[in-house]
Order: sequence, then structure tokens, then C-alpha cells
Amino acid sequence: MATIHDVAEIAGVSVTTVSRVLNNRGYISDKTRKKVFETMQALNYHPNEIARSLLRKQSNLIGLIIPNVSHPFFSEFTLHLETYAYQNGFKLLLCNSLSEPDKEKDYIEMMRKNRVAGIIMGSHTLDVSEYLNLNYPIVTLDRKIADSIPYLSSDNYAGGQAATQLLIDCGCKKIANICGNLSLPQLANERTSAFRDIATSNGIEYVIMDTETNVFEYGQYETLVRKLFDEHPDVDGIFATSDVMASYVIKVARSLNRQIPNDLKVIGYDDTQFATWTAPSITSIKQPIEELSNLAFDIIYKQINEEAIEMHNVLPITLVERETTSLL
Amino acid sequence: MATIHDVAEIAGVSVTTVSRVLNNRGYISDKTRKKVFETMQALNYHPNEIARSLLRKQSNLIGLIIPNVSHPFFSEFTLHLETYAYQNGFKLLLCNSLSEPDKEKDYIEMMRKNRVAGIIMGSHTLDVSEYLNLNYPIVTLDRKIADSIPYLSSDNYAGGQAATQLLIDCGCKKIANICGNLSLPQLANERTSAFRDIATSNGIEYVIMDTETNVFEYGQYETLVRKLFDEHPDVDGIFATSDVMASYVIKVARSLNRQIPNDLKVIGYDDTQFATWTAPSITSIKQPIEELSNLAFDIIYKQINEEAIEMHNVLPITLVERETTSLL
DNA sequence: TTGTAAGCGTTATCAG
DNA sequence: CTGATAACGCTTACAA
Repeated sequence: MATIHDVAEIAGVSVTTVSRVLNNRGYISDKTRKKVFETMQALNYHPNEIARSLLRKQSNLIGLIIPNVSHPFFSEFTLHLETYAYQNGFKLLLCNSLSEPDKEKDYIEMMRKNRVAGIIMGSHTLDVSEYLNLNYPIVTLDRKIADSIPYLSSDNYAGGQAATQLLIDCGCKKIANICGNLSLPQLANERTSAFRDIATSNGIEYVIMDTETNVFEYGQYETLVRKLFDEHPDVDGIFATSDVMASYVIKVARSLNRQIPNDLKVIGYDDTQFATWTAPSITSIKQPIEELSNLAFDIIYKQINEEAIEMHNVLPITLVERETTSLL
Repeated sequence: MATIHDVAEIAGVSVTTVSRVLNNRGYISDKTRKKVFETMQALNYHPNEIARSLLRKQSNLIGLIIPNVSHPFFSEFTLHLETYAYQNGFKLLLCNSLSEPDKEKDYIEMMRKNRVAGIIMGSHTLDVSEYLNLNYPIVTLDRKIADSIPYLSSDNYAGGQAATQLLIDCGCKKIANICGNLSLPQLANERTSAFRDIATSNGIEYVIMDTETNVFEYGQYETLVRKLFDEHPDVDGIFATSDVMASYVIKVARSLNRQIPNDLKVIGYDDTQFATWTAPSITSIKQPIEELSNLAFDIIYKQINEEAIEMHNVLPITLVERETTSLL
């Protein structure tokens, strides 16, 4: 592959001159510029970004570590992040940790070695201490690690409140919340806190069930929902903390001949596209996924440029009503 | 950030020695090795992969260009590809072209500049000529560009056959196929060819409807399905060429009070996880997504190492029967 | 307006 | 067993 030297030699100028026309810096005669452009074309020259990165001591890559891109929330987050990063001159290095601490640690290590410009952490199986000496542009998604590490989330507590309140407003008498494993240090757990608070303050009967640790074996969702219906057949409103979980509620309810929304109201979380693909469509708490991803990038970008950043970044949620909670 | 020189200086050895212990090459006394490791630890040294790449004239990145990661098929493909590539020492550079030719071209250009080891193209809005002078390790997904460019797909024709035959076996009298835009040069169009062939040879009435060019505005799926039911209310079997499309069929059918599978059989395509999340669950043609992604990587890997490769790579599909086609 | 040369952090070659 | 030095492809002082 042609180098800047090849271009310089054939165009009969110095490498500096070629570099100048490449970066449009300094004064160059139109004649020289033209000649250089022509030879670049002729040689099919593509400036080596690796060499540039070496000089800059930084690549143009943003690292994203998430549990699993095939989960609708993360796939949409990834789409928007990549789009926005690219508009700002950065490419996306994607890593799926599968929630394995070893992989996560290894990925962080790899990113340092590759001198990525910053790391967006959406997977958090590591101890707080692992993050503290990281000393790298970083932002965590949905987990508060320490005061020194900026985080980003949408308003989980408000989301839990809105969801629970909606079930109550629909006239539910006994409500349930199914959610990810509560022993994990995720901000998403606040949804459940809100659920508990609102149910309690309204004096309404409730039950909470969380998954096993590994959140992405969807088979357990079905088991969990069946167990819920089995142990609490009188539940008439369910708040699931993801749209995927909500779909399992719909699925199991259907097999038990429980009519949604007539016998049972259901509300999901995230408001991924997927919530509109099911029948009935899923009422959901909308996380502003695109805004979240863009803000994640901005927080990294500011750190790269040593600008001041907010350490706590919480975006508002909105309730999106659909068929699973429609009144008759 | 510490460099190999810092380590060498503090450990009191030469950079060559440090490089040797780093790469475990040549003979080193245990004492020296130990000292070097200690100082690396002390300085929190992370070898700069950018410098290594510059020397190797190649990065450890594999570029993936797809229309949109948030589509279930691509998100699963991406997950598996990243996992497999990482096991083999490569990282994934993810790009969403959104099916825009300009973006796609720009991404290819960017990848050359970043000296990615190879490119996996799952988005194909460009002319054949754009690919021909590419001269780069590459493989295309679901599109046959030219004899000189290796491609990969699952057996689309067989998939179309199996799907259509199933509808017929279920006793359908008039069947429909809804699919992506047929004017695009995608191998997926063979599914529709097979549908036409099987329907014809069985002397059964059929109708084919394709989407507008931009495949990822899901709103149009609903419009398309409504149009189908409107113009052909007597259709009793539908073959949708993605699980997402199939979900829209279920959705619209439900709103029209058509019972699935009683009044209407539906079969999707891809067999993404998503096909099991809906109620009723979607019968689908399974593409071996993980095998596809791994083979895509292998084809790139062999090109990098100048090994011989197959130019035509077609993997078998399988029929997965679920509720949308179950007989009474 | 253009050129020379040093340096970014590695590894490879050659020498000791 | 260890070290000096050139090279990878580029940008940037500093000169001219």
C-alpha cells in the first residue's frame, strides 16, 4: 500500500509538502497541490491512521463494553452511539462481556493497549477497586461506581414510580414486579425500590421476583413468570423491568388463558422498538436511548478535551401507553 | 502513560530486553525477566498496540458494515462475530450504514485508512465496480458481487422452499410472501423465487408483496401487511422473510380478528431469539447465525494468511416449527 | 512556498 | 544472554 513517501517521490516534492496538502495546513501553491492530489489518486493512496494515532498517542476509537448486543436495549444504544460517534470523528470498538468478570477485565486491558480515546462501560461485574485506578476517560451506564467516576442513566426511580402508579390507576388490586437480579449493583434496582414504595404508600398488595444472576438466559424468564402465576394467581398487574420480560409475561399469560389487558395489565421497560412488535403492544417506560448514547459520547469527549463534566447524569423517562394496559 | 523505554530505563536493561520478555522471545535470565516484570507492574505499563500495528502494517481490527445493529438478525450476528473474533485475537469495529451508499463508501474508506485486517460487508448499496478494485481481505454477507469476491449466506432458496412447502402442507389454499425490496441485489430474494416456484408447481394461488427500498422503517411493514389483507382477504398462509415481518403479520391479523394458527398460518425467517418471545411464537426458517458469523471471520482470517478460500459459501437452513403454524 | 530531520512506541536485525 | 540501531508512516519544529 502506497505511503506518503511514495506520493512525495512520484509527485517530486517532499513528504512534508504531501502532509501539508493532506491536512490542508500552511501555504501550498495551487500547482503543487494539484500535482500531489493527482499522484495520491494515481497511487490509490490512503493515509495510514495507525501512524497518525501513534503520533497523537491516541486512537480514534471509542470502546463500548456491554453485556450483550443482542438485547434490544443494548442494540439500540449501540446503533445510536455508533452513529453519533462517527459524526464526531470516532469509530466504535464493540465488546460483549456476557457479564463475565474475566472478559470484562480483559476487554478493559485490551482497550488500554489499543489506546482507545475513552471507554463506555455498560457491563459492571467488576469490583469498585478495579475502576478506581483506571485513570482513563470513562463513563458508566446505569451504575454508580464512585464519586470520581461519571455515570449516566435515566431516572430509574421515576420510571418505577410511573409504572407502578399506572397499574394502580388501572385498578389493579395485587401487583407484581419482575426484575433483574437485585444483588447486582445496578441503578435499575431503583425501579424496584420505587415499585415497593408506591405499592406500600397506596396500601396495595405486591410481590417482587428477581432473576438469577445471569440476566441473559431468556429461558429463566419464562420459568420465573410461571412461578409467579403459580404462587400468586390473583396478581392482576405486572411491572416487568424490560420489554423482553414483559413479552414473556404476555406469552405465559396467554398459555394460561389470562386475557391482557382485561384480566391482567402489563407494563414493560425501555421502550425498545420491540415493544411495538408484539401483539398486544407493550406499554413501557421509555428510556431516551438515543439521548443516553449521545450523552455518553459527550461525557467521553469532554474528558478527552479536558473539559469539565457532570459526574451524575440522569435523563428523564416517559410513560408510553399501549395495548397491555388499555382500559376497556 | 509508560513506554517501553521507561520500563527499560528503570529496570536497568535495554528496550530490546523488555521487548523480549514482553513477547517471550529468545533467551532471558530469570533474574532479568523478573526484574522487568516487576517494573512493568510498578509503572502500570501497557504495551502500545498502535505502535505494534504500525510495524505489522495491520491493525488487529475486523471491520463489520451492516445496515443496522438494532435489527435482531444483525444484532445476533454481531454478538457471535465479536465473540469469535476476540477468541482469535481480533477486535470488532462496528459500522451501521443505514443502507446509505455514501455512508457505506465512507466506512470502507475509513477502514482502509485504519488498516483493518479485513472487512465483512453485510450492507450492499454500492455498485459492483466499487468492490472490484478494493483489493482487500473481504467477504460479503448475502450478496454475490463478482466471482473474485467471496460471499457467504445460508441457503436462501432451500429456506424459501421449506417455508412454502410447510404452508402448503398445512392445507393453505392461497398463500402470500412478504419480503424486502426485490430490486435490491440480495441473495435473500431467492427465498421469494423459491416461494414462486413451489407455489406454481403445486398449482396454488399466491401473491408476493415487497417493501420499499429502505428496509428498516418498520412502520411500512404494518402498512404492507394491511394492504395485503385488504386486497387479498382470502389469504390463509403467509411467508414473511424475517421474524420481525412475521410479528407484524401477527399484529395486524389480531387487529382484524383473524386467528393464528386457526384461520391463518404464518412463518417467519432467521429464527432470531425474538421468534420465541412473541405470542404466538413464530415458526421460522433458522439461519445458522453463529456458524455464519464464524465462517465470515474464517474467510477473512484465511485471506490475511494467504490461505486458499472457498468463494461460494452457503450454509444449510432448518425449519423450526412453533405456534404460528401448529395444526389443530 | 518548500524541505530536512526528529520523534511517536514498538520489533527485528545484527552484533557482541 | 543482552544491547544498539534501523525501520514502520506520519506530523511538526525549524530552516531555507
